[in-house]
Amino acid sequence: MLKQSRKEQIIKIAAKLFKEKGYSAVTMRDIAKALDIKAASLYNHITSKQDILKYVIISLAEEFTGGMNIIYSSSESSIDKLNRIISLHVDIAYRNPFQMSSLNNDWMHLEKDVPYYLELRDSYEDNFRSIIKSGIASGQLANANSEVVLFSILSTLRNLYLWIPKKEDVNPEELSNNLSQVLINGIINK
Amino acid sequence: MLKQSRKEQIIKIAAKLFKEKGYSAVTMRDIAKALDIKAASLYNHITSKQDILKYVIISLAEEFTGGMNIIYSSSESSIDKLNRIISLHVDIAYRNPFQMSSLNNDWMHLEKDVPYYLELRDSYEDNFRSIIKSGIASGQLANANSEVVLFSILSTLRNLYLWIPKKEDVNPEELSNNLSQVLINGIINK
DNA sequence: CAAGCAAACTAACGGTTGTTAGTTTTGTTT
DNA sequence: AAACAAAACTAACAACCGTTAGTTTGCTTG
Repeated sequence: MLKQSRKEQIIKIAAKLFKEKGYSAVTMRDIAKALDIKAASLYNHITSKQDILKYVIISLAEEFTGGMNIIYSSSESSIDKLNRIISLHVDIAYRNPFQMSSLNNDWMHLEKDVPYYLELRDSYEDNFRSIIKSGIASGQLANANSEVVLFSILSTLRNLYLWIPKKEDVNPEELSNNLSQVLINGIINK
Repeated sequence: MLKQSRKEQIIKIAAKLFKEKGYSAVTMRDIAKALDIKAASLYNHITSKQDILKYVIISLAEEFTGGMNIIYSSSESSIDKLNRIISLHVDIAYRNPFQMSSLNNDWMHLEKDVPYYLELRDSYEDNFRSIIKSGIASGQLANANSEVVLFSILSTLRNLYLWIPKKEDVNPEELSNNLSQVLINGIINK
C-alpha cells in the first residue's frame, strides 16, 4: 500500500460514506467534498456513480466466492472447512469493513450487474450448503436443520462488519477462535 | 384487521418498497403509484416522507424493547429467557417482514428521531447482554465470550426477515425450535 | 524553458426530488 | 336536494441530482 491511486481513494472514501448512509443517499458532491475536490473532477477517474459501486462490491464478492471455491475443493474435514470459512470472513471483514456494508445492503443498485452478483452469491451459498450437508451426512455435525445452520452462521459472518470497528482491541485470530467455539462447537456431534 | 386506514396502507406499502430499494431510493411518487394515486394525495394522510419512516421503524423498535423488558423481568432461567427471545424475534419477523428491513438498514435516516431509536436499541441490547452474562455466571451457559455469543445470536435473529419469505412452508413454532437447537444448545453447559 | 498531460476547475444541462397551494371529486349525512 | 368533510386531483416551486463541456492549473519531461 505504498501509493494509492486517486481512483482507489475515491472508491475507499465512497465505501465509507455508503456504509454511513447507503448508496442512494450519498451524492457525487458528498464524495467529492470528502476528498476536497469538486464533483465534476471525480469523472477524470471513474465513469459513473454506479461504476464506483461496482468496484466496491464486485471485487469483494469475487474474493468471497474465490476463497470458498478453494475451501470447498480442499480435502479437509467438514469441520475444518467450516473453521476456514469463518477465518475467511473475519479476514475479509477486518480488511474491508466499509465495503462489506455495500455488499450486504446496496447490491440491488448494481442494476445491470445484479445478475453477476447473484451468480457469485449463489455459488458461494451452494458450496456452503453442500459442506454443511455432507458434514451432517457423515456424522461429523449434529443432525440439525441444515438450512437453519447455514442461515445462522451466514448471518453472523455477514454482519461482522457492524461489530469489528467497535472492538479494535480484539485481534482477528482471537475473534475467529471465539466464533468457531460459538458457531461450530455447538453443532458438532460428540 | 377488518378495516385498514389509508395511512396504514401507505405505511405498509412504503415498508415493502423500502425493503426492495432502501428508504432513500424510494420516492413519494413510487409510493403513490403503488397505491394508484398521485404523490400529492399522500399528504392528506401523512405529514412527510420521514414521518412514514418513523411509523415504520419506531413501532417495531418499541415492540422489541417492550417484549425484551417483559422477558428480562421474568423469573425464568437464563436458558428459558433466551428461548423466549428467539420466539419474540420469530413472531415479530413473521408479522412484519418488510418493516424489519428498515429497522436494520434505514434507521439513520430518522434524523431527529435517531437518538430515541438508539435508546430503544441500547436498552434492548443491554438486557440481552445481561441475560447472557448471568447465564454464564450461574453456569447454565458454557463459558464462551459473552460479546461473541450476543453478537452471533443477535445477527441471526435480526436477519430472519431475509430468510422467512423464502420458506413460507415452515411455521413459526418449528423455526423457533430449530433456532433454539442451533443457537442455544451449542452454548449450554452439559 | 517549452511542451505535454493528468487532474483540477467553472458553468451549466435536463431531469427528479419532496412538498405546497388551490381546486375538484366522491361519498355520506341531514 | 343541500351541505359537509375526506380524499383525490392539477400545477407548480425551489432545491438538488448525476453528468457533460470546455477551460485552467500545475507538475513532469525533453
